[in-house]
Amino acid sequence: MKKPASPPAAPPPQRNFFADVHEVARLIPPGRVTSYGAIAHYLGARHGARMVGWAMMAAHTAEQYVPAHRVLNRLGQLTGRLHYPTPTAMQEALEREGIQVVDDQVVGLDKLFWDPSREL
DNA sequence: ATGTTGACTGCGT
DNA sequence: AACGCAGCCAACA
Repeated sequence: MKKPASPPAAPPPQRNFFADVHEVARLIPPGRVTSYGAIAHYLGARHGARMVGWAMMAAHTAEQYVPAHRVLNRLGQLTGRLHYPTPTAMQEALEREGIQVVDDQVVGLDKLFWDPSREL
């Protein structure tokens, strides 16, 4: 049997891509942040950073907890804050980890930035 | 099957 | 220097 005669009739609800993005996001240490582009680069650099953002949107539906609040755009802005239950939920989550957020932007991004392809 | 959209990013004018 | 556009891949209608 080259391949199972009865393939899984029920494909995984989430593609491998989503799972990968979620997994990387989960590896972000508390108190640190990363960017969509960094995750995209770690996953192959060919994936549009948009796709990562899209996958993050599904983070809410992920089975495991995904610290999406630690994923920002390359400017350190909380671009996904509008996708949270409340507009301030993301900022509060970051501040809870000791991250300073001013005007929807992380303070000291250079210090807090966590690059998966560099530190992982 | 085709078209559109999307939590982005880099380059060009 | 600021603004705008095009590129990237995958899911949904």
